[in-house]
Amino acid sequence: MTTPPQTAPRRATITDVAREAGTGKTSISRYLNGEMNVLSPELRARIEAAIARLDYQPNQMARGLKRGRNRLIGMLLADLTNPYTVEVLQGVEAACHALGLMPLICHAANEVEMERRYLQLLTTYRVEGVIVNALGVREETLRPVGGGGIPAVLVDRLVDGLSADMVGLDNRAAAELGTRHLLDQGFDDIWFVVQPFEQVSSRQLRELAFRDAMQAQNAARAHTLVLDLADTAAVERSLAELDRAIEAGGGDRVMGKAGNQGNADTSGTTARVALFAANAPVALRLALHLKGRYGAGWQTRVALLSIDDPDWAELAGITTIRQPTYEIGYRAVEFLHERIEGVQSTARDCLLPGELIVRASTSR
Amino acid sequence: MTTPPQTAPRRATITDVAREAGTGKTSISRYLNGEMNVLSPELRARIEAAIARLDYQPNQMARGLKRGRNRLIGMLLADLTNPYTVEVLQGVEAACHALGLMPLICHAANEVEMERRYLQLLTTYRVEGVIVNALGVREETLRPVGGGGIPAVLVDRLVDGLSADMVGLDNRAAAELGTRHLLDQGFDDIWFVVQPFEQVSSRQLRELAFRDAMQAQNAARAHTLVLDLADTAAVERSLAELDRAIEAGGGDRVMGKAGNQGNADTSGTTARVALFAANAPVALRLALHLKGRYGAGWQTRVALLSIDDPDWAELAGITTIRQPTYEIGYRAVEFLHERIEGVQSTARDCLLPGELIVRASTSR
DNA sequence: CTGTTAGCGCCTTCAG
DNA sequence: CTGAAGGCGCTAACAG
Repeated sequence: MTTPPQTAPRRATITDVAREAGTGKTSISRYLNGEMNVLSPELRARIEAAIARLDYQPNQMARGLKRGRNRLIGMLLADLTNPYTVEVLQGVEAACHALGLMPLICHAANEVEMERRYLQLLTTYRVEGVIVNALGVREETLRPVGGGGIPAVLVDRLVDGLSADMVGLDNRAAAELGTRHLLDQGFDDIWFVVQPFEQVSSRQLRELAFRDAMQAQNAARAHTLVLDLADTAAVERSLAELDRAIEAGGGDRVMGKAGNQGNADTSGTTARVALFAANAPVALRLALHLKGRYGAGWQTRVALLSIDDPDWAELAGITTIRQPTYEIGYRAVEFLHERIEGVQSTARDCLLPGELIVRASTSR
Repeated sequence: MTTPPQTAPRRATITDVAREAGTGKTSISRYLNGEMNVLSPELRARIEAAIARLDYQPNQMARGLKRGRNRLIGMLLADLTNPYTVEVLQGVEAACHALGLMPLICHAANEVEMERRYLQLLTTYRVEGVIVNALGVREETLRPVGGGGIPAVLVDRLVDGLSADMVGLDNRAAAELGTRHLLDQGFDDIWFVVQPFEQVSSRQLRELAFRDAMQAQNAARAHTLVLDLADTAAVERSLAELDRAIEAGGGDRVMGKAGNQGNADTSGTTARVALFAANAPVALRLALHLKGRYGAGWQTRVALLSIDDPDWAELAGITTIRQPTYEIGYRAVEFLHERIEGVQSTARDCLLPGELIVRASTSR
C-alpha cells in the first residue's frame, strides 16, 4: 500500500534488483532462470522481496539478445476474415502457450506484397520460426526464412519448390467425402466452385480430387467454376452461368469425364444440380446469390455443400465439411517447435480428416 | 574467407558489414538510420554493396535495447471470433503500417485470466503502448500498463477507474437509431437482448440508451433480456421466455417505464414484437433459434435488428447498425501514437457514428 | 565526413 | 554457493 506511482518511473532493471537485494546481478539472473538449487534460501528470499518491491519484470528483448532466442515465432496469415484462419489461430495460441512461445501475428489481408514485407519484418525481429498460411508465397519469398536457417511450417498449402513441414486438411479425402455425399443424395450434376487457384495448393488439390471422385463413380456431370471474389464483374458472369445450369435442371456442359459406362444414370431425364464450394468465402457468395434469386427457401431449391464450417452454416442450413482447425494450428506449432529444437528429419506432412455435417440443403 | 558457411550461417551483424565494407560500425549505423547527408557517396556505395552481399538485416531487438523503443505495440483482443474484432484489427494494421509500428496481437479468447497474463507478457516485451479491447480488465490489471508509464488506448469499452483515451461506437446514438427505426416500423414491444454486462461498458451503455429512447418515445413495452452465451441452460431458459413473448404477440411483462402517457399505444390490441440484439454474437444465437422455431422464413415472422454487421447479416436478412470498425482501429492507433510521442492532454474520447442498414427482417 | 568508446539489460564463463 | 568481468548487436556521444 506504500506505492504512490508518480512520474513515469523507469522500469527496474536487473541491476536495480541486485542493488535492492544487496547482491550481484548474477544471482538475480540465476533466480530468474530457475536455478534455485544454487541459491541459498536466504538469498533467494531477499531476491524475491526485492523483485516484488520493485515490480521488476525481466526485459525479454535483452534476454533474447544475449542468448540468441527470444521465444518469438511469426504467424503469417493470408486472411483473418476467413473463419478458418481464426480457428487455426486458436490452436496456435494454445500450443504456443503450452510451449512458452509468443506468436507474432501478421495479417497480410490477401495482399502478396504484404506477405513479403511481413516475412522480412519477422526476420528482422529474429523470430525463431515461422508458420505460414499465405496466398502467394513462393519459394524465393521464403528463402530468407526457410532457407536462411529459420524453420518454417506451412499451413493448409504447400509452397512449390520449398521443402518444409506442412499441416492441413486431407483435401483429397475431404473432396471425396463431399462428392460421394452429393452423389449418394441423388445429385448427379455437380458444380465445384473455387477461387482462382493462384499459388494455393489446397484449392488445386480439392478440385482435382473432386474430379477424380466424380470419374471414379462414373458420374457424368462434373463442372468446375472459378469464382474470383475480388472481381465483381467476373463474379456476376460466373453466377449467371451457374443460374443457367441450375434452371436448365442440368445444363449441357459436361466437363468431367468422357464416357458414361453401364451405370444407371440420368441422361435424358432432368439432372439434379448441386453446388460444391471449395471453402467458406465461396459458399457465402453463392448463398447470397441463391438467396437473392430463389428467396428465403433457396436451400430446398438448390443443394449447397461447402468445405469449412463457418458459424452461419447452421443458420443457412448448408451442408459442410468441418476442418479440424484447432488441431491444425496446434500441430503446426508442435512441428515448428521440434524444428526449433533442432529436429532434422525431412519435411513432414500432417493431413487431418474433415467431418461431414449434413444439413437441410443436401438432405432432400 | 576461410570456411564456406554451411550449417545455419549465423545472420550477419553490423560488425560483419563494417568489416566487409572496410569501415567502422558507426557508418553502418548511420546508413541504417538514413543519415545519408553525413556519408560520402563513395562510402555509402560500399556499405550498400556489403549489405547486399551479406543479406544483412539489422536486429530490431538490439536496436530496441539500445534506444529504448522497439516500435512494438500491444493489441489485446477479447474475442477474435467476433467479426467486429477482426474488422477493427484491419484498421489497426493499416495505421501501424503507416506509422512504422508493429502490433503484437494477443487473443485472450474471452478469458479474463488470459488477459491478465498477456498484459503482463506485453510489458515484458517492453511494448511502447497498448490498445485494449478486453472483457474483464479492471483498473488494477492495467496498472502495470497505463499506470506504469505505458500509454494505453481503450477500444469499445471503458475501464472503470482508469483514465485513458477511448475510441469506439457512439453507443447512445446507435441504440437510439435502432430503437427509433423499430418504432417507426410499427413495432411497439421491443426486447433488447444482451450478453451479461460484466465489465463491458458498451453493453451497459447500449442497454441504457435503448431504455431511454423507449421512454422518450413513450413506448410502453421495453424489455431487457440477458443472454449468457457461455451457459447453454441459461440460454435455453431465456429463449423460452422470448418465445412466449413472441407468441403471445406481446407478452405481459413490462419493464421499460412506469406510466403510459396520452400517446396512442397498442395496449389491448396485439403488440408487434421486435428483437434488438446488442451485438453480432447475440444476433447469431437469436437467429439460429428463430430459424429452428419458425423455419426458413422466420425473418418475416419476427423482427430482428442488431448492432454489428457481420457478413452473414445480408444472408439472414436482418437489419443492422454497422460500426465504423476500420476507422475505430485506425483512430486508436493514432491516439496511441500521439501518446507515445509524448502528448499529455487529459483522456480523450472518440465516438464514431453507426450506420443503419435496413433489411427484410424489419421492413414489414 | 569518419572512427572510437561506452554502454542498453541480460546471461555466461570463470574464479573465489 | 556467490560475484566480477565480458559480450550479444546496436546506437550515441565524443573526438579526429
